[in-house]
Amino acid sequence: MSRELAKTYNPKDIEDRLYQKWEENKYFHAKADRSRKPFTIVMPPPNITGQLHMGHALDNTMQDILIRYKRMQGYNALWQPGTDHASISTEVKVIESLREQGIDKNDLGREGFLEKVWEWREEYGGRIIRQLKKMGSSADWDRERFTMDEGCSQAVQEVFIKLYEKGLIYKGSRIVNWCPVCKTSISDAEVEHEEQDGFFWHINYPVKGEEGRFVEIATTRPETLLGDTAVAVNPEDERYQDIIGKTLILPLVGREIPVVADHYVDKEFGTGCVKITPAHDPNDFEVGKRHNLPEINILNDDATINENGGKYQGMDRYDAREQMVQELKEQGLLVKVVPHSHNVGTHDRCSTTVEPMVKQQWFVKMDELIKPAVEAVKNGEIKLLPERMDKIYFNWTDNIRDWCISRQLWWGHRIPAYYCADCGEFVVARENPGKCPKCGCEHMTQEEDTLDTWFSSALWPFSTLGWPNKTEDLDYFYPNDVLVTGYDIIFFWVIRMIFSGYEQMGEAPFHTVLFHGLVRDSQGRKMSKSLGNGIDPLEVIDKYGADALRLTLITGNAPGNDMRFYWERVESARNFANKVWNASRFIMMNIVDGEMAEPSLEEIRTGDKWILSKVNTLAKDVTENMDKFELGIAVQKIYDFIWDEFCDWYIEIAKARMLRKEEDLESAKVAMWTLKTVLIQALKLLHPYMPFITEEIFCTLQAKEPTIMLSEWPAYREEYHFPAEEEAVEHVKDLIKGIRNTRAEMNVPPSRKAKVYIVTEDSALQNTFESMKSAYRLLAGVSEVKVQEDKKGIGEDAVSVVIPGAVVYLPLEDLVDFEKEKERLLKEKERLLKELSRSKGMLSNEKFLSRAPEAKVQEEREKLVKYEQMMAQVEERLAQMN
RNA sequence: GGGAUCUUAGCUCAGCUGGGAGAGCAUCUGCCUUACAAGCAGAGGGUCACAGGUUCGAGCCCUGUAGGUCCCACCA
Repeated sequence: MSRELAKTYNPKDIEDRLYQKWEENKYFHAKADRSRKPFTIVMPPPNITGQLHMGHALDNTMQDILIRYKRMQGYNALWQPGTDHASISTEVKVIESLREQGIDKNDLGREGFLEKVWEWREEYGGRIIRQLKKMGSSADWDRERFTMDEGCSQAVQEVFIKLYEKGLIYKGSRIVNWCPVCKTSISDAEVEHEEQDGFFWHINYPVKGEEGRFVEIATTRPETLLGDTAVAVNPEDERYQDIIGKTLILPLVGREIPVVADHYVDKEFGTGCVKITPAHDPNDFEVGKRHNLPEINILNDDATINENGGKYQGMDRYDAREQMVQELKEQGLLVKVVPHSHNVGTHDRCSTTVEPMVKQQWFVKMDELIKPAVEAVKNGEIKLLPERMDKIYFNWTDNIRDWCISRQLWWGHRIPAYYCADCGEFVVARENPGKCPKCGCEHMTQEEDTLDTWFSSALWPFSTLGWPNKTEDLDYFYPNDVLVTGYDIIFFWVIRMIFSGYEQMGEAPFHTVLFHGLVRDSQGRKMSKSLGNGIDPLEVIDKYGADALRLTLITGNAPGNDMRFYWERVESARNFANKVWNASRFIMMNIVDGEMAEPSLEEIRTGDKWILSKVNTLAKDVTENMDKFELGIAVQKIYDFIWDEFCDWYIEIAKARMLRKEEDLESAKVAMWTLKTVLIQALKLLHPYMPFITEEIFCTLQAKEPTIMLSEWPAYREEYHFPAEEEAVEHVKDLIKGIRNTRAEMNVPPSRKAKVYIVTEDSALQNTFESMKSAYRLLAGVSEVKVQEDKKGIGEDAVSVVIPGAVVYLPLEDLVDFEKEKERLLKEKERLLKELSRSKGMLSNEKFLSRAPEAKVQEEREKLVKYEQMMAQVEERLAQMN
């Protein structure tokens, strides 16, 4: 009836083929449908410069698991994919590649350069998408979007104009972070602070008209002296009361600057006197505003000294520093140089030290916009997982500053503002107004600057669904449900999506954000190109398969924590896949009767009921865990069930019955039905995690359904809950383990089958042990079993194994080593003694009896009875031996 | 300076709302038992960083200490 599974599990033989099948059948495609409930995840758009790395692999595995799970549960599941233009990264990459060809960006001009970038995107933009498909990602590729496609660009323009008209976007001369290498402003979020060893240069500024009197300042950036327009002291600092309001002569420059009093100055730090450089320091900028100080910009865009730097003009900032310090020293104005480590801001893309500079830039006013975003997380409308992310979130929102959104780059959304070349007037409009509204001339040109790349990604949850147009998709799929991303872009992206969602759509973009950590190398270091320690997910897939990679990434890690990558772990994940594969092969080899009807409850045996009950509970637990986004815990349970319970126990029990087909055909048939039924349940539960192997097996195993990915998620069924049978099989397992242990300790060769007597007065247990007799031979190397209520016919020299509720005797005659046997029993006695004292201790504690829950107390009482029974058996046996 | 997080078996890590310490890998022993040696059966190995506290009961909750990692922050 069905095809056969290949003899060995080889992911390469199945993965690409199955993915192609899924795509051809449009299984990933979601269409708005009012009769069904939607479930939406928007994919964090990978950069078009990107190459799949472990972070993407983890991120997309998690999303795919959730999407596949919800899809199987019957949701209309949309996973919206796309790519990001990544303005600065892409621009830098293209500039580099052009440079290799000997071409300079500026020679091409704006249009020419952009043409090259679009060519780049054509070539590389789809690469990462192809790689994501290798992971098994079931995103709706028919809906693939790009942050600079027509729709997204329209959304960007619309949002910009709306915010501008509301007064939430403004243009202003403000201090911004400037990257001298990329030659653009960057936002606060893009600045990384790193501790660097530097110096504190103490410099004397002469007081005007008072020969020999100086004010000593300390600075870490002496070259900014060129832009000083004041020195500040704390108004309450007794030391400097008399110089407030006096004039100083700026060394090397000769400019006269005032001494001002400002509370910003910390009396305790440095000399208590601070040089004020409003154009190149954010604090000084504020001080300057308060005291009406001039702003003197001393730097060119590449951080060389500009014309305001006098004779230092043209020098690099660090060369100028060196020379100025030397000259100050020569003039006797350098008091001392003290080593001092301080934080330096660097650009996260290129690691260049940023220079704060006063520039005309565009900003988004944040104080009002952020409010609903703060409220949403506070009141639980949006849940961040793990919860500790709340603090990181609020830490940022509480200290939020206006967002600098303009970039001096070409690749990106050009700001929709138009300037009059004649009078300087500007307007923000959807298109060039042609005429200047002020002077009436026709010399209007568009703003050269483009927008921060995150401006467009902030709109991603709704721009991808058609906004600003009122589309059916938007109406149906928005808000999204879950966002999955790394905690490293909480500020860049998550917060901005949230406030954008509220501002533009009036509601949250999603209700849950699931954060994951970083994938690190085996030594815990970040994977990076410069270290060369990155592991290519494609190489992992090539060697072990996508399923193994997915399982590796999702297990052995608490939510939101970083994880280390080990090849050994991939190998063990692959081994699990192999286990599933072989178990399935075994089952298929035995099923020859075609489709089997479901047996009646009376026909189903104890062992069958046990595993059916187990898989039933598993379905319930896994569903609960997945609903709580505990993906790692869920798959661990599936793994344990399949390997330990199903393969190591049930299949062996069933195997025994199938080997006795001639004697008991009915039993064999029910076992086969159970094997198939349980396997299918397990495969379904596993499918979101390991989509390829489960699909291949499912489709080979049955012909009714064309794919597992649209099959029904297993639900808990009350009629398949069998607590009595579960307990019975636990007894059988205890029995078998007891025999195995004893045999191993007695060095009984596996080839030697033993006869076994099971002695118990409990008639229910007798029935259990009787009914599962067939399993013992295979599972414990037993040749013959006798279940009886007393020790009749058992020789004194038989080895005994005490298990809960029964004693098992193995007459091993010649093999018995009495010393060893005694030793074993004494060890067992010791163990029981410990258990008894613990149990008795608890039960004699009145407080435990009165305060612990009744069920707990009862449980403990039962344990005590059990242990006492076992103890009596062990002691009886020991007495016999003496 | 503020905050987060980690410290559990030789290694890497789980341990969900407090109720008898787990997994994978590694080590040791015995098995090619006709699904699987990418496997099977067994074994050894942990005062859960340290010190207090709360509780009938703490790996889990609280306080403090030590060490590691990370984030945020305008002390010139």
